[in-house]
Amino acid sequence: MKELTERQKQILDFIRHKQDFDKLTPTLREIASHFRFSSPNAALAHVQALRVKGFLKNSPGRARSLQLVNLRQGGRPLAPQIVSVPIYGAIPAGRPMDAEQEEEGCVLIDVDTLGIKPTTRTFGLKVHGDSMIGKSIIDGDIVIIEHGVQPRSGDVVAALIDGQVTLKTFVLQQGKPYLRAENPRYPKLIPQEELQIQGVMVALVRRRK
Amino acid sequence: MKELTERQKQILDFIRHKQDFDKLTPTLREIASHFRFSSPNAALAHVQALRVKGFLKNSPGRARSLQLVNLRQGGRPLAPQIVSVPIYGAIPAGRPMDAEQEEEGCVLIDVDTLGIKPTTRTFGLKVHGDSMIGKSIIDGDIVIIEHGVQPRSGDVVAALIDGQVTLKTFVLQQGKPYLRAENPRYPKLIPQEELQIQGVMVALVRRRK
DNA sequence: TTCACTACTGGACGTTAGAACAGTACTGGA
DNA sequence: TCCAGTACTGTTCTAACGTCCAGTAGTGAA
Repeated sequence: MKELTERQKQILDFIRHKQDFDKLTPTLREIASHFRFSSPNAALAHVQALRVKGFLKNSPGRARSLQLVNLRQGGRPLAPQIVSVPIYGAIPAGRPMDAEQEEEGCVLIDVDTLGIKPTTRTFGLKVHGDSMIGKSIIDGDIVIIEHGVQPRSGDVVAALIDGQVTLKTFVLQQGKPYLRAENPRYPKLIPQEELQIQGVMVALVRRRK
Repeated sequence: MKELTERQKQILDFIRHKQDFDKLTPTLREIASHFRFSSPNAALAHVQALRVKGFLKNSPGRARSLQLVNLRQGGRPLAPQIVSVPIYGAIPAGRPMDAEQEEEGCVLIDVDTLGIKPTTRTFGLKVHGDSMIGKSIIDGDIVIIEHGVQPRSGDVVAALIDGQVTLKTFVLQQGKPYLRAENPRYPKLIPQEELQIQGVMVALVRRRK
């Protein structure tokens, strides 16, 4: 990690302060105005430098999309981090973050328990049926799914089959990926062809009935 | 404070989720695309409704300026309440809230998910062994136990047997209380005499190994 | 039947905002 | 003297974004 110049530190502090205080990432023009630059390009140059040096992230073209990159090495945030995870009863098709007609509420849980990075796309899936009884996952359980993670053999994954999301165990058999239901009443092995894996199970929450 | 419609709750949850995970307030178009609206105006209408009802704030004309308003009515937060639940690996003897040498950390979870009153004495118990496999509770699970609640037949309870806490199913047979293990390899029925019931299971949390 | 409310579609407008290009100026080192 | 790096000015282009207007449709109460 490269060192920052004095000016770049000031810019970074200003962004941090604005995010804490206003809960709103400043625009380049707001940065410029604060530092009495007369051109947004001056702010842009600094932001770009901070990006190159790894202190900032952003989504190109997006308004107010600057994000601080947490560089804490070994250090843990003092306050435990809570994230709200939306729960879906079913995901009809497409990417998991679309088509939220079935949204059923929200679980709030700490990042430590989930064991995920807070930037990850994560959602909860309400389990219907007993196809995963062999993994001790039962009807009504809420399975926390992390999207965009490469599953390892034996992981429980949410997979899209016939426009319906179901839970299956991901297995590698002689290097080939298969999906397995954990119930003798279901087909044992499904070749993972044309099947879209929505995510990997990272946690499970069960409420009393 | 007015009630929210189902749809408005979903929108609010989505904004909350996006802010937690992406640290970035979604734009109207992002909300619209998420819910498969074809017009940003649909999202705007909901956001305006949420504004009128006092759940959201924003700065007019500013990009990504939506802010959640934390509502408190008479001291009680309407926003979901988080409780931190201590986890014990074992409870050697006596009352469950004593002798905390075995504390193994903490789960933070919202009261809504637990379905309990926040005033209740609640603790987590790390499950050892497979005596409750029949109830889909496996080794390593964290069982959330509510103390001081009268168990109903069929409830999973934490009971003190020989100075060790184990999970059992509480059953009433002809009016008599018994404890049952949910694994054929364990004794089926234990008369509940001199056995101290520590609490009733209200929820379960499982982390990925 | 009318009316209010919710939940959208579709299009348009003007502002906000990121990004790029072309410069100027200072500094410090080779 | 040249050159790279930092720190800007000034302008412009285009996309992103909030907001508005005009509709449509369903529902449930008066």
